[in-house]
Amino acid sequence: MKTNSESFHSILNNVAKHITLTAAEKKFFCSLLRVKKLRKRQYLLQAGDVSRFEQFINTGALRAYYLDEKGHERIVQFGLEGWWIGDMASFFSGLPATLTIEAMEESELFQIERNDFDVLLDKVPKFERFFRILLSNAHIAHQRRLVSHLTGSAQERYLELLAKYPAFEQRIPLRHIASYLGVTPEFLSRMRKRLTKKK
Amino acid sequence: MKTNSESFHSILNNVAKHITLTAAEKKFFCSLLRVKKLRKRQYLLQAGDVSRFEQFINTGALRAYYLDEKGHERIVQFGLEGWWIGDMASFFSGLPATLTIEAMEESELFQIERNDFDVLLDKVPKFERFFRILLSNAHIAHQRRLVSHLTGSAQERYLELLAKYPAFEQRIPLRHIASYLGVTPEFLSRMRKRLTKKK
DNA sequence: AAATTCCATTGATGTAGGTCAAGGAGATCA
DNA sequence: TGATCTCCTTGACCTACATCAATGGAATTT
Repeated sequence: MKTNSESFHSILNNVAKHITLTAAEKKFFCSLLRVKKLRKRQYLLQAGDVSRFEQFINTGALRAYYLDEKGHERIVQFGLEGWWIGDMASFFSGLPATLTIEAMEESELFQIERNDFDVLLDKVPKFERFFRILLSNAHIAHQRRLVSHLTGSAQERYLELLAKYPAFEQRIPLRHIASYLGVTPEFLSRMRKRLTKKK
Repeated sequence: MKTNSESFHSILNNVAKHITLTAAEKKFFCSLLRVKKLRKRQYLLQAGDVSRFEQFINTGALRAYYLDEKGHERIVQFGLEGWWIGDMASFFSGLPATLTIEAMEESELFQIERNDFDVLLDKVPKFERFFRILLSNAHIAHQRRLVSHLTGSAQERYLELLAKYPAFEQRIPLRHIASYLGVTPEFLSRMRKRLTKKK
């Protein structure tokens, strides 16, 4: 665990988006965090294990996916610097996780453990609000994504994704983007070709 | 507002699934509820309005949907007796709702108003836990549904839906089920034909 | 009871996206 | 240095699902 306060800059900024903390509260919050480093391809969480942590991504890139019956990965979320990632269901319920989370690049995370989380909410109730907003945002994001699957074509979804996160195109391998969009790598490859031709 | 305690039986049962209340707390909780009756086709909430209530369905059936750019309805949730329904995002944030919610049958709901909701959480903190579980369950349900769109065929999704909620087949009109599944009514009609033939 | 509207069904045809198989370019390793 | 592996691309063919148009029955209005 680091004590260098500078390193928590990013997570404090993130929290400050929704609630305002005193200096003492910031210090307390940071004291509950632990730093976790992951190598490329390393698991943060495997389906079946209980997720004891929620985490904030300081640097790096991760992906969270389900495995379907045929063993295919279905990516439900990417995570980059400044995002929270975890299996909230498992974290809150204590039941085994259904998601697997894996680093796509070398990454550095800040983790908060389940017990410390309860302590935090107890001592600084503002965090109730913070995490409810986080959960509610995640909920809305899923709802929107579901609708874009009900409504639009794969190409529309791909363009939406690129518009929202232009960095993805360079940074995230094709097959992972395909899995996120719900198409085969072959089809995404063709789509890209079609799109570059049109220019 | 009703005071007949018998009528709140269903919602108290629902709450009891996750937290245990004293008699006094039950009474207090019920005192914050108001009864809302809806005719068939009546709106509970229209996109653009702020959702001031969350609601529990005592009797009846509702549907919650987005309108896409072309004006098509995309159903994201059904609600039957014993379920909660609302636009949580709008309820918590105070921003305009993105969902429209409409009664498919004559329905009776119990509503809790946003201010009363805060009072409730303040006086009976157990409800923090209750609503976090609710939100987290909704989140998981959406995640699963998203995955079933990424993974499976419309027929698989239809069969899953029927397996989970056999009542839907008789009770909910074909075009609404089609919208929920993300297919055209024509295609769902053909699917049903195919499925009945197979028997 | 007729008129009107809404809705499920069916047919004909078109298209987005899947599957399978092969080849090639970059990494990683011996 | 070549050998193996992983990943992207491309081609040929197939299928799930959409679109459009027509029909008839059920429900709602007059």
